Amino acid sequence: MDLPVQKRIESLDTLVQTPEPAPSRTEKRAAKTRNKLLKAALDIFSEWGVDAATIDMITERADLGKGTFYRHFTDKYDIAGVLVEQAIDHLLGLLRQGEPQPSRSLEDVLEHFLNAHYAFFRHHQDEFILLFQGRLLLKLERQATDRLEAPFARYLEEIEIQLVPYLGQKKVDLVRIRRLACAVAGFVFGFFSFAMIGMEPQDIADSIKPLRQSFVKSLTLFLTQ
Amino acid sequence: MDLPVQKRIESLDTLVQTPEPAPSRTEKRAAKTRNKLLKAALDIFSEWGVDAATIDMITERADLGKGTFYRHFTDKYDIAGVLVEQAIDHLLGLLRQGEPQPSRSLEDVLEHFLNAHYAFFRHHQDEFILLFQGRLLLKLERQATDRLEAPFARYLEEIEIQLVPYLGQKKVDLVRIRRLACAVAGFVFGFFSFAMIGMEPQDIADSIKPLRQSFVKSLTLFLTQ
DNA sequence: GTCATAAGTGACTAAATAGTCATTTATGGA
DNA sequence: TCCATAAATGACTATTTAGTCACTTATGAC
Repeated sequence: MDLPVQKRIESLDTLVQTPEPAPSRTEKRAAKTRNKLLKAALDIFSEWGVDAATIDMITERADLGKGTFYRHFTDKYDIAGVLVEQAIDHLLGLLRQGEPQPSRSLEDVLEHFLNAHYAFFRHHQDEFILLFQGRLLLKLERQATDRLEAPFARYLEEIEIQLVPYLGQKKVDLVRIRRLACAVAGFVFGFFSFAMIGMEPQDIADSIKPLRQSFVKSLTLFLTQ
Repeated sequence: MDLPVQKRIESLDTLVQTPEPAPSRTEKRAAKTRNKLLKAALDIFSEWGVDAATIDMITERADLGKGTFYRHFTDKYDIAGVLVEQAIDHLLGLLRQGEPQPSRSLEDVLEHFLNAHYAFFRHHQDEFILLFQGRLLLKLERQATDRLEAPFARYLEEIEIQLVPYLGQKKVDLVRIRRLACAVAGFVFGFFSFAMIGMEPQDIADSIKPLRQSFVKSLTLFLTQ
C-alpha cells in the first residue's frame, strides 16, 4: 500500500508514558519535505496571492515533484490553512511574550501590543502579507471558510483576554471588547499595510515612536470612555 | 471593419464649441453593455476576489456573451483597474464633500475623514472590498502594478492635501505627512475590515461614535507632536 | 544482502479557463 | 426599404492547471 503520509496516531500510553516516539529517519525525511513545501508555498503566496498561485509554482520553488505535494496536502487551500495557523501562532507568541504581570498598566499592555505587531511585521513579513490576504478571503463567501477563519478568531480572542482585566467592570460588555480588539488589530494591520506601499522601510521604523504614543493614548481613551 | 469599441476622439472644436456630442443610440447601447459588465465584475470580484474570478462568471452574471467582454476589456485585470479607479473616485468624492472652509479646525477635518470613510464602507461595500484586495495586490509584485497602484497614490495625496494646511509649519516634512496619511487610511480601512468579520453591522454602527472621539484625538496628537 | 513498506517522481489525462472569429443582430444614413 | 457599419454572440480552439498513478528511490527490519 502506498497511502498518503500518515499522521501518527498517538496511543494512550504514548501520552502517559513515552516522552517522544523518537522520529525515524523516514519520518524526518517526510517532515523535511513537508517543511520545504510550506516554505515554498509561503514564498509563492506572499508574492502572487493564494488564488493566483499554482501547485506547479510551489513544487518548482521547493524543487520537488508535483506528486509529492499531493502526498502532503490535498490542495492549495489546505496548505494555505496550515500556513495561516502557523502565522497566527507566531503572532500570538509575540503577543504573549510580555508575561501577564499584574503590575502592568493598561498603557504598558497597549504599547506591548504595538511592539509585538511591529516585530511581526518586520520579521515575518511574508506571513503578514499572507494574513492580510487570508483575512480578506473570509468575507469573500467561499468554501473552506472555517479553516481560514478560526485562526483569526483565536487572534481576536487573545487580544480580548489580555485586555479584559483592564476594563474594570463587573459586567464584561462583549461588543465593547470586540470593538476594541478590532480597533487594535485594524489600526496596526491597516497602518503597516498602507505603510508598506507608501513608505520606505526606514521611514516606517521612524514612525513607530510617534505612532506608539498616539496609539496608546487613543486606545486608552477608546477603552475607558 | 469590426474593431473593438472605439473611444470617441474628442475633436478640438468639441472641447471649445459643442456642449455634448449627443450620444447616438449605438453609443448608448455600447455604454449600457459596458456598464453591465462593470457592475457584474464588481459583484463577482467582491464575492470571489479578482484572482479567483473568471471571465465566464462575469459575462454570465451580466447576462452577456463571452465575446462581448473582449470587445470592451482586454482581460480581468483591465476591468479591475477601471473598477479600482471608479471606487477611488467615489471615495475621493466623499472626502471632498466637506468644502475647504478655512474656518475648519483640524479636528473637524479628521472627523470628516472618519465620516466619509464610514459612508463609503456602508454605501459602497463592494468597492471597499475590492480596494482592500487591490491594495494588497500591489506588493504582490506583479504585472500591471501601475494601473492598480496609481489610484491609491491619488487617494493618499488627497488626504495629504487636505491635511497640509494644518501642519502649521514652514517646511512641509514629506515623510511626516505621508506617515499621517498612512495612519488615517490604515486605521480606518483596518478597523472596518476587521469589524466586517468580527462584528455585526449594528455593532459597527454603534462603534462609530466612540471611535470618532479617539480617532480624532489620537491623530491630532500624532500630527502635532 | 534482501525484502517490505513508505516517500518521492513526473509524464500523463481530465478539467477548467482564456481567448478567437464567423455569424447574427441592432443602428443610422440614404 | 436597403445598405454599411458597429455591437453582440457563443461555439470553437488553444492554453493552462489540477490531479493521478505506475514507477523509482530511500529506509528499516531481519
